[in-house]
Amino acid sequence: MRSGTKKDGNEKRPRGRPRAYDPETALRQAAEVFWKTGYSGTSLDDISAATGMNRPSLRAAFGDKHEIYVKALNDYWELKFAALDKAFGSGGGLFETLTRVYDAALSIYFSGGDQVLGCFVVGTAITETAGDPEIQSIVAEGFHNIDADFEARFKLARAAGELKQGADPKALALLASATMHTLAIRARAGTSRNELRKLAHKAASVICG
Amino acid sequence: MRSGTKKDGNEKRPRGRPRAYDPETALRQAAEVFWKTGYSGTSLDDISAATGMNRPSLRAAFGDKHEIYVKALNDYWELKFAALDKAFGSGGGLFETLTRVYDAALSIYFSGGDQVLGCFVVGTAITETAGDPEIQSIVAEGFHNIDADFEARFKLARAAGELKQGADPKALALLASATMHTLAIRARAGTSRNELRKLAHKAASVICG
DNA sequence: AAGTTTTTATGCGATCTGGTACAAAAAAAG
DNA sequence: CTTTTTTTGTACCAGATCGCATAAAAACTT
Repeated sequence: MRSGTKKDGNEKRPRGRPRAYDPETALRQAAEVFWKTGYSGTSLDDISAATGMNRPSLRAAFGDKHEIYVKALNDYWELKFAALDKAFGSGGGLFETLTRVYDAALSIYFSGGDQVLGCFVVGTAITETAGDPEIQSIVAEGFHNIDADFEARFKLARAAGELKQGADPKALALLASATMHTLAIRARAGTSRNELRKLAHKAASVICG
Repeated sequence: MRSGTKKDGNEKRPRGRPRAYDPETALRQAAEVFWKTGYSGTSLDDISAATGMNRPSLRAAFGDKHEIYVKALNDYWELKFAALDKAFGSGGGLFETLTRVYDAALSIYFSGGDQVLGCFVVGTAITETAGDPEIQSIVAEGFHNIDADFEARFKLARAAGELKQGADPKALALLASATMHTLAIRARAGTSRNELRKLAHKAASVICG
């Protein structure tokens, strides 16, 4: 962790020809293409065009197509977890927290410049999970993390009296995750951001009782 | 409707060489391959191998790759709607109906022989919706239908006193659809059928209040 | 200035992919 | 039996796709 996140400036230059690109931005650009056209629908030439790197440089930097995709997928989870952690950790009541979480998710789902791309995982990785155990386990682990985040928050809410004592935090967490999944799916299927915000609002209302 | 669903036997034979395949089963076999490897991940050779038809015959029967996929997609919606209609229309209380609906969905999601493929729409079409308006509208319309089915059932339940008068049928319908979406996603991501049944049970419990 | 190291850039080869042209096959019709 | 009609099966084409081999470029080292 924390090896090249910020440019140090006073770092000793490596020996050979300097890179003509920034690995982080290049990977982000590659992820953008995958996000739009999916894993199988994206060629190395597409990635090459999006990053400005030629194929041999791509390979040297990130490995083959599958490795690039896995790196992009992990990056996406990191981005999403960071956004959710912030949304979960900003205080406020249960309903407020839920709507903040869903707004954070929608911000990502609608972050594509012109097009709406939804969730990278739901929109592209789910297709690959059948037939790709590595991607499947990365996806499953991410879902598990989010389920756990929701469950912890509902336990807290029950302890704080925001939910009735009989409430089942695990059941509510599954519904909360389900709501996020339906947002992800519907965003890519063309539902507007405003409608999805209303949808999230209604769902949160029911979940909070 | 009802033109060639069942073999009539006493039908006049067409003029030329008879087909060596049954169009319906061939399309179902093609859909199976798409279901497993997605639209872009499936080649015409894959479909050719799965159906036993060669590419020219495929084209003559169903059109190009995109047309084949759209036909498979529409077929899937028909299959799913039929299953859901049956589950919705078999009487019983609200909770019973919901669990029957989710069981029907799971039966489809786990219908792949060896592998679990989840929902054809969520598992393959969602990826294509970005960049393919035709697929996007087919998907969106299907979701809308299911939302409406759920809403109608919740309205009925509220009128019958199964829900408190203040319940919002539309909000509940969105959560019910969200539950189906999360089942579809998680099935493909590797969650077992038993766990998903329990998940659906918990979700239905919360939704029914 | 010459050598070393690392990256970039071009290009080649093998395979895959989608589509189609064309001949052979299988049936009914005359 | 010949003709007509429709489907099948083989083969081919053009372009995409991926990986790699190899040369050129750009930096540091001595």
